[in-house]
This record gives sequence, structure tokens and C-alpha cells, in this order.
Amino acid sequence: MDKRKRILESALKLFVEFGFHATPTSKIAKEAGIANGTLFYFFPTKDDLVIALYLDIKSQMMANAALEIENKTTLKEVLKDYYSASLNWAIKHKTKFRFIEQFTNSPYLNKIAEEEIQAHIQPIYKLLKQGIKNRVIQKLDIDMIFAMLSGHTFSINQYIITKDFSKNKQAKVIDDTFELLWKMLT
Amino acid sequence: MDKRKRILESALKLFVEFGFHATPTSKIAKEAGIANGTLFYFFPTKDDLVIALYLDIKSQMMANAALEIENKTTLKEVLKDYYSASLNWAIKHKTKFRFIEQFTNSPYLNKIAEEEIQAHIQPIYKLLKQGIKNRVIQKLDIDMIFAMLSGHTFSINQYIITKDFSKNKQAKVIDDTFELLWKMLT
DNA sequence: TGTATTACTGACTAAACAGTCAGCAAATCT
DNA sequence: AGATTTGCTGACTGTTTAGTCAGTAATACA
Repeated sequence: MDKRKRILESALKLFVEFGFHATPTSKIAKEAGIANGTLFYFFPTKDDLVIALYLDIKSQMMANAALEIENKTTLKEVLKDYYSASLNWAIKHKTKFRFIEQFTNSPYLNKIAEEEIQAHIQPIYKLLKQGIKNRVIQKLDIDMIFAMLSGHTFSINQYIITKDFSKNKQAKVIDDTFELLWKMLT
Repeated sequence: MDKRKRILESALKLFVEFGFHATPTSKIAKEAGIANGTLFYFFPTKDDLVIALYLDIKSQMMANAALEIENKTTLKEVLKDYYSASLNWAIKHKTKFRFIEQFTNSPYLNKIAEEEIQAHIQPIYKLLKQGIKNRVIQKLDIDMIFAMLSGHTFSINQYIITKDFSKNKQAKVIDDTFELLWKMLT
């Protein structure tokens, strides 16, 4: 019913399939079952729509990861929870994740303020810094550690998606790859 | 002088800056200093141009990595050479690498045959399989190992590019991160 | 119930676009 | 030198596009 939401959903679907610029606003409107002009009532320009969609999905990702991180004891447990929460979300919301990938690898990214991008990685940075302080994680440049962590997560997600694992096998892969990551960082 | 080359160079520059669809063929022609129609003399459609550019850069990457891999003794040395050759190439050819990233994270990728994509990863697969056989590398799914290897390489490249390291520091980062990767895989 | 505000419409337009084509220029062949 | 092929041109076109706007429907408010 909510037309704004319907526009975002249709845009997501079409953007991932055809790309941002190869998807006309008219097709988004049609797919959403609304009038052409309605799209511009909610989003003044097409760019506004693309960026709104990005911020919308990004905040969903953040909410998901933040939820899972509570009430754990050791750093390893916290980090593992964060890792598997991220992966499970990406697996569950393939299209949304594809969109984020596509967006962050496009010139659109420059239209987003740096702080906006940094916002959701703050908690992990804190975690990692704490780990270094406590001599659990190797004393390396924090940005380098973060790069390895996110690169690992990202590529394991790609791996899991291309294969068509059962839920159990998926969980096992997440477990195993986290142990490997942990081995590398400690 | 070679107009085909000039078109490819201009297209590369503009695609990376503005994206594929946000870059009109007319601007590419202008930037290349050639007539509008000339572009279509060499590349029947814009898609043909995009794909030709991808294949061109990809073959440059392959040639570079293949060159460096010769005459090494241990698996670790070979893999390390491959790793640093890839990273050094990416650092030296930032724009080309950005293009590959953008392309592979866009719906354009579907227009490339699967074999074409697989072609250049064959030598590494062989290397990794050999490593598993010789009990040097952990006995894990080969696709998983490859995913971790490429994810690691990719993210370390991102890391090096965002920082503005000296040549020496760059080499040190490449060395250090390879050791970490090796630690994880063995 | 009447009035004001907000949500939404779809026909429309000006600009931008990929691709065409008739023809010119330069090189290659005979 | 003349003929033929190949490289290249840029004005042109039919189509597609983002975005507008005058107006209608629905809701809220008095």
C-alpha cells in the first residue's frame, strides 16, 4: 500500500537487474504500479531515489548487525557474532546486498558523505582496537585489519552465494571461515 | 595516433569517472578528438565498446601476472610473486583496476561468457591444488581458498590505494599481508 | 458540511542519446 | 595515373529520457 516503499522495492529489483542508468524512472513507476509523476513526488530526482535506496538498505544492515552484537563475553565471540550476522543478512537479502555492492563500486559513491560511509563501521573499529590493546589481535594498522576483515567477509559471501549450500553447510562454512580469519588476525 | 586506442583510453577515463551509462558516446569521441561516427566505425554499439575495453584490460592483467610467475622454486614463492605482481599492477594502473571493479560489479558482467571470466584464474587454481596435494595448504574446498585469496588481494589493494604510502612502505605492506594470508591458508 | 491541505495522476516537453549514412580523404593496389 | 578499398567524418534522426505541471482524488480539519 505504502507507495514510497513500493517505489523503493521496484527500484531495487530493476537497478540490480539492469543497472542504475539502464533503468528508466518510467519502468520503476510501472513496476511499482504507480503513476510516473508519483515517483517525482517522493523523490525529486532519480539520483535522490538511488541515494535514498542506498541509505535505506544501509540502515537495515546496520540495525541487523547491531542487534546481534549484544551480551557476549569474549572478543572472539562478539566478533564472530558480528561476522555471522553480516553474512546471514547478506545471504537472506541477496538483492539488497547486490545493490550495495553495485552502488559502492560505482561513481555514485562519491555523492555520499564520507561520515555516512564511516558511520556503521565505528563499532567494529572499537572492537578491533580493544582487541589490539588486550594483545588478542596482532598489532597492525587498524585500517589494514579492517580491510582484511571486510574483504574476507565479502568474498566468503560471494563464495556461499555461488554455491547452493544447505542451511547446515552454510553455517559450517561461516564457522570454518571465521576460524581461519581469526587465525590470521591473532 | 591510433584512433581505436584513443577511443579506448578516453572511454576508460570517462567510464570510471561517470559510469557506463552516464557517459555518452559523443563525449568519448570528443575526449578522443575524433568524429562521432568514428567510434561506431570501430565499435558497432556502445556495449561492444564497453566489452572490448573490459577484455583489453583483462588481457593486460593476465599478461602481467603470467610474466612474473616464471622460474620460482617453492609454492610459497610462486604464490607470493603472483600476489605482489597482481597488487603492483593494480597500484600502477589504478584507473584500469577501478574499471574492472566497476564492470564486474555491474550487470554488464552477464554479457561475458563464463569461460572468459574463468580463463585467467586457471593457473592459480592449479597452484592451489598442487599446494593441497603436497599438504602445504589446508585441505579445504578449492573455491573457498580461491575466494579468500582474491578477497584478500582485493581488499589490500583498496587499503593501499586509500593510504598514500611510499614505494618502500607499499612493498612492506604487500610482504606483511602475504605472510598473514599464508598463515591463514597453511 | 464546507474548506484546506496533502497525495497522487498522466499527458506533456525539452534535452539527450545511440546509432546511421552519404560522402570525402588517404592509402593500396594494378 | 586511375581504380578500388579502407579509414574516417559530422550533420542528421527516431527514440528515449528525466522531470513538469495543471488538475483530480482523498484525507484532515473547522
